[in-house]
Amino acid sequence: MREKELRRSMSVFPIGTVMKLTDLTARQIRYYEEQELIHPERSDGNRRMYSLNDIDTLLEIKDYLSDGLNMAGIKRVYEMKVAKEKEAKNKPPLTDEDVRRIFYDELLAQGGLNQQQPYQQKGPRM
DNA sequence: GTTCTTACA
DNA sequence: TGTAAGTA
Repeated sequence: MREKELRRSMSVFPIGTVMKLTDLTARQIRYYEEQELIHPERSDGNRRMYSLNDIDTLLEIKDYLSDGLNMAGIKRVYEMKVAKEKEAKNKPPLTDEDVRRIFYDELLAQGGLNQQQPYQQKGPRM
């Protein structure tokens, strides 16, 4: 069933489509590429072509943003996800999603990566 | 008409 | 981030 992964990685959407699907501006989408969070391919006339995976990542980024994480924090989330994926190949059977969630919560709890608005603890810790 | 790069607010 | 300018 690797066929699906292959298709998800095919870059076929122009930035206009991605904008509608993610509600992000072209500015933001290009900026996130600059931050190496997504890697759209270039096609005819130097136009960026995005894959389903890119759109997925973009939607995740939007979630993180709405929870108060800044670029630095988001980049760290992805860095740690990558680092943990390697480590997880030999250890606990945590899913990709679990790992991301764990570190995401850790980051917010630490509240050490918000240069602008500090993270607010959502509920009381009884 | 859409997207790209560059650059300034 | 938004937006304007000049292109491809």
